Amino acid sequence: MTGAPEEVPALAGPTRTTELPATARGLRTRAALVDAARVVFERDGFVGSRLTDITKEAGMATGTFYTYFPSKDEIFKAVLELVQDEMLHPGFPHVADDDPIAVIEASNRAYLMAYQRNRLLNRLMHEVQWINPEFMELRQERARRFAERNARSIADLQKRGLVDPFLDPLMTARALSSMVSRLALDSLVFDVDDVELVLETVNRLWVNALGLKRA
Amino acid sequence: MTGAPEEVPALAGPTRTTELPATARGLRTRAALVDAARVVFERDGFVGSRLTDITKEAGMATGTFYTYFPSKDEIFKAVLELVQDEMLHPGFPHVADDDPIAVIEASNRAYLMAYQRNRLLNRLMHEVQWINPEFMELRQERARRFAERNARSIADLQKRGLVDPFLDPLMTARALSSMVSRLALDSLVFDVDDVELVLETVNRLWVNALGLKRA
Amino acid sequence: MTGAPEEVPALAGPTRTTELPATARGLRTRAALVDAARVVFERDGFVGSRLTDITKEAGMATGTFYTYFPSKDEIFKAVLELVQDEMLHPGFPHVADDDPIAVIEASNRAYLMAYQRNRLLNRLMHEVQWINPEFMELRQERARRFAERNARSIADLQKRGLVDPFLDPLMTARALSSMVSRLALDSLVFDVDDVELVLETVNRLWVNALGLKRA
Amino acid sequence: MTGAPEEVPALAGPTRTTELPATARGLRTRAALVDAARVVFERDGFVGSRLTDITKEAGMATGTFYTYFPSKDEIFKAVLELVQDEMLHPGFPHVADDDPIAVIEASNRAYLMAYQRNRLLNRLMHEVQWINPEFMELRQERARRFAERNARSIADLQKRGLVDPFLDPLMTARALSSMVSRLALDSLVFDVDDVELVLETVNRLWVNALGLKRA
DNA sequence: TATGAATGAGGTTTCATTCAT
DNA sequence: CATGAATGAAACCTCATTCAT
Repeated sequence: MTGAPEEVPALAGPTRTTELPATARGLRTRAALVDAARVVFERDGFVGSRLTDITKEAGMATGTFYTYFPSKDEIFKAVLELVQDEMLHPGFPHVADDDPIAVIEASNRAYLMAYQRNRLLNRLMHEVQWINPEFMELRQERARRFAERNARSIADLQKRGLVDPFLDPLMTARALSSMVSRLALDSLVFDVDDVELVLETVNRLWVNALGLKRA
Repeated sequence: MTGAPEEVPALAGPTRTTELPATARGLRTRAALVDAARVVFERDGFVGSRLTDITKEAGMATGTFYTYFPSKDEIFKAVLELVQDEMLHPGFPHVADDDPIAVIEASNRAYLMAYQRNRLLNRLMHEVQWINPEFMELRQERARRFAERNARSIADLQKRGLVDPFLDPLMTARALSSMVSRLALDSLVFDVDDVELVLETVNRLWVNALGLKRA
Repeated sequence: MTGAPEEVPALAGPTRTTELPATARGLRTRAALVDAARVVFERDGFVGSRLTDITKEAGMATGTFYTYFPSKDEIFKAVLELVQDEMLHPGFPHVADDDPIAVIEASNRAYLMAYQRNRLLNRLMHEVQWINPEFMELRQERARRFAERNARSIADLQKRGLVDPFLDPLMTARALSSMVSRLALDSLVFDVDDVELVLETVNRLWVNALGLKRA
Repeated sequence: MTGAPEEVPALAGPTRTTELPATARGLRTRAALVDAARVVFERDGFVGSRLTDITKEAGMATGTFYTYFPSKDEIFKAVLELVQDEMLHPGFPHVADDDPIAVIEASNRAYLMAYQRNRLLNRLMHEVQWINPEFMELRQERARRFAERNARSIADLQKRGLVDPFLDPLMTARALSSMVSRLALDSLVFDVDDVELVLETVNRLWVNALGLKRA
């Protein structure tokens, strides 16, 4: 059972947004554009960014942008692809371990650390979902899959008598994920709170809320 | 102790952003504009709305807008003022009652019902905070005050031995509020889930998480 | 039976391209734009004209254009509406008169005179049909209706034994109209030939070609 | 005396617009570009075609274009050179034969057949003359020479008493050529009419119009 | 020669805001 | 106060042409 990184839409897979350029030079230019876009988006927000800001940041002509991306939306997707590895959890087990409490603690830690490292990007993703229904859908879809996985873990723990049997597994999974992701935004992006305090509190709330007993 | 309506920024207070018109006719025109703005904002989003859409919806000329509001931002604030009563909790005690569980249940119910009634507006407020730092600050300020009040209730209950003493009151208050408000957005605005299930789950999670014992 | 003015698309009718403005001032501005557009189109061609040229010619700001027309195509239609009266034939009988030769002469004269008066516009209409399939269709539709009317006149004269019975009426009508309109373009717009010579030749060719006998 | 192919500008002659490449490979590349350009121009029109469409169609890189042509206009001229043989009459006598009617019929047939074979190209040439004064001049120059040649034939026939002496030879030649070329465009390119009917009608109209008597 | 990425002038379009009536 | 036309800065986007490899 893991944290709640529903902010990182699952883009990659076969859905390549634009054909990648053939030459090494093109690859470099495209990468420079994506890097520049990330800087500009994180600095000015998605709406506040103009295409010319991006090309200027990348040190190239306006028209070059359109060699690689048809729109601001598309380069944003490329930025997401670029950073989603950073946001993914390092690889915690998806099902409950022998020590569910330890799993929760580890995965919340991983999530919050990644969140903090990519604070500007997370902020950006919260913004961007309102711009474009497609982005909204991306985020929700990812959150949905996430919640389902966690719901299975919860149901499993309930069967083993380790978790409060009166909780609806799916709704519980959604609620707890919501808690972590929203709190991360507030306390790590807008405010600058002590991560350890956030982590401690969240962990304890999860354990309490689920009624988790040591196995 | 109440739910988590940090989406309703505490706006006006005594500070009115725009002078109200002197005449009854002016008052009516202004009100019509605000009503129209709400319709248009909820329909097209803040960014997607043009001032001409608003005046058209209100059935008046473009220029009239500027008689009452200096900008789109300002009329948005007026829309918020208009609806914040609806979103406020009907009047629950701010301090713990004799039966804290009942208070939680009542206030969460009030919050979620109000949220559902004003789903479009809540959605709008989530959007708008990214547009303008002022809106962001408004929302945060309100959330902060809300959390502080709830934190006091939690601390009080801890002193009385009714709540897990290892929880940081303020961070806990923020986390639980985050949970409710985020879940409300997901399950009542984007998805259309059963409110009662949401409510039950949230209530049980709060009670468990706080380790609340019947008084 | 009349000449061959298929270059003036029959626009008007109920097909109003844009809503006319409500106020007198708006009406004046719109008219000024259409006048300016005609000047610019005739001077620079349709493709060679920029919207800013039109507003500059009209002495107004760029944005004003879009208050009245959504595109260059639409203002072109308005120009056509403006001038189509000038291009219409004064009102010749649609069926053969007692003296078909006189009818031909009169209607060819009217056509060529109108063509000469509006030479730049006719030139423009030849250009514009290649730009936009809609304009092409407009011209062809008008030519078609024109040919059908003339075909009926020819058939009628054939029945009365006044015209070569071996001619296909419709194809003949199209051929003769083509002759006049194309020659008008070449000799009155590109070259500057003597209208009277053109007229005499065309008249004699028509009469000969049809094998017209004095009634 | 021949039909009316004024749409095929008499381009090259000895004057080649661009130097031909030295190597056989270069010659092949150039030819591939011209072929591709014809395809693209006929499909998308001159204005609607982009140079990258042409190089893509030819399967080569953008930059290669400029090795062979300095501009879109120039490759268009090369396309014209490519096809003008097809459009030229197969070799009918330019002066009146013993049987002028047979000559007319043969040359009109040749013209219309060629027109039909190259319908898209003819359409294109009508479009292109409005783009560039040079193209316009090209077409007119060719039409002029054509008309002069035909005018000489007509004058000759008049001297021999075989043609209506009241017709101005040059204007008559222009008018009849106009008729055929315009009708060809309308009935063979835009509409799809029966060539034989077009041919019959045109032949009969020419013979009638000229007042041609069997020699 | 051939390549294809890079350029940037030139056009279109939008819309918050002003202003004359 | 109300009107609605007029404004023009600001963004977007295209594509012929150049240029480094």
